[in-house]
Amino acid sequence: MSDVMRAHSAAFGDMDDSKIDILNAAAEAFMRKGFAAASIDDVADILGCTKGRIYHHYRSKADLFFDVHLCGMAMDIGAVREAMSEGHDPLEQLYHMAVGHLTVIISNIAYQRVAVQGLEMHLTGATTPKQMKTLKQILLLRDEYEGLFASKIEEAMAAGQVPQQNTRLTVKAFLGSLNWTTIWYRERRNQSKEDRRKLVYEVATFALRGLGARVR
Amino acid sequence: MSDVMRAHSAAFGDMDDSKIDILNAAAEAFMRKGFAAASIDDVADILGCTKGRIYHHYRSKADLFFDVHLCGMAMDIGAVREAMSEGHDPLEQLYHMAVGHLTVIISNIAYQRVAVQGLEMHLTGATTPKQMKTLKQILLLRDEYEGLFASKIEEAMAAGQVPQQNTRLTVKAFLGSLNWTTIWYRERRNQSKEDRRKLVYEVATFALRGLGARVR
DNA sequence: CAAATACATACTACCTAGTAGGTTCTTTGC
DNA sequence: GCAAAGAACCTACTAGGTAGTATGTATTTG
Repeated sequence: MSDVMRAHSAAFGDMDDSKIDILNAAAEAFMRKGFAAASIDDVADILGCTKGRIYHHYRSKADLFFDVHLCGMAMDIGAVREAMSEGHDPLEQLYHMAVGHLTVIISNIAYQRVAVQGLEMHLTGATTPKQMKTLKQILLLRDEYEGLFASKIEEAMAAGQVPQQNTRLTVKAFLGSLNWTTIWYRERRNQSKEDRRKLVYEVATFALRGLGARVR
Repeated sequence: MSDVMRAHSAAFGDMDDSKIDILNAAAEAFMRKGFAAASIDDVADILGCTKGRIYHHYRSKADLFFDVHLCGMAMDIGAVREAMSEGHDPLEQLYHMAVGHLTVIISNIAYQRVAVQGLEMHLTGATTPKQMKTLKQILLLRDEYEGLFASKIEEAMAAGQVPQQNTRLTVKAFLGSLNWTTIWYRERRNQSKEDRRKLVYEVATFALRGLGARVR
């Protein structure tokens, strides 16, 4: 279990280390090949074990995927909830929320890419009846997450910090500029802490400005 | 062949109608299930034919996917190149480019979602040596496309219409807010022309503002 | 020491990409 | 106007890969 993971251990609930290792390997495999193309054996290979271990902890590939997705979202919500109280006005708080989200993304790129994959899957409706419960849970978390940003944007509108606009559409564009990072971001060898800070700052600033806020 | 498709027929080059029908069905199937999960039989079912027809026109599933991807990108580039000359200054032109891109997205959601899928795939490097040539072609188109926006953003910076900033990062956030539409947008029954216009306007405005431009 | 936990091994059943060869329709050369 | 050639499919098949299961084994725990 890496330090990065430990830092977000709240997202893993009460799992033991063995299960967390499985989740990390699954996130890696799903990121590399996608849900459909990644096999359970791929996950096992990353761990240097066999299927047996995975099926001992998870009933199906979909269940494993859902768990990765859930943990990814839990990381986001944790970071954003924490950031919501930083700053003295809605706009400052939105900035910290965006920074929190981006930081989670570049620190846990595998989980975050899987979460985006899951987003795309729900819409296609490709699941068995039994997994519906977990699906609802995920959609609920997603709505909650989007709601955090939406309500804060409306606070900023009410405070006159940003112009009046359609919140439903704006929050999509706002999160889009942040989430698109999961698509293009790659971990690089020569990437300094300063580079990452710059990335987070630049993208978060873009998102804030997108709302019509006067930034710096 | 639908009217919408005919409107972007330039993207299809000199294909005959039968091949275009296959492409449309493939775009639909790949959108619904993703590249890995969608089978050639799925595509054939949509057309009401058998595999034979598809393999008569395409050597492999990957080739078919690449062609959908290429057409999707060709639609984008066509619309954006056209929009580049509308408007009297860089900022106005950027607005028209964003509107063009968004219009293509919501008019050809299947092709555009496939293009995004393809984007995610290259990064994982999941192809045979022979397909490398097509892959290079796609990456070239993608760079060209991003370059259109990047250079226009730099023009706006030089003209003092937007503040100085890191173009490489900003263009990602800019295109992210637009491209994210492919993830959440759904065609709805009760969706009026006005609704779509509103969507395009709102998201394009967000992107322009994200650059730091004073919009309206 | 019994029972449960945490795996590994060895299968099966199914699905799907790709192929081989046949059939029908259309074009072309004369 | 017609035969030959090729284009545009369809049918029937194979080979390979993968999700999931059944069963065995070692290690821990009560």
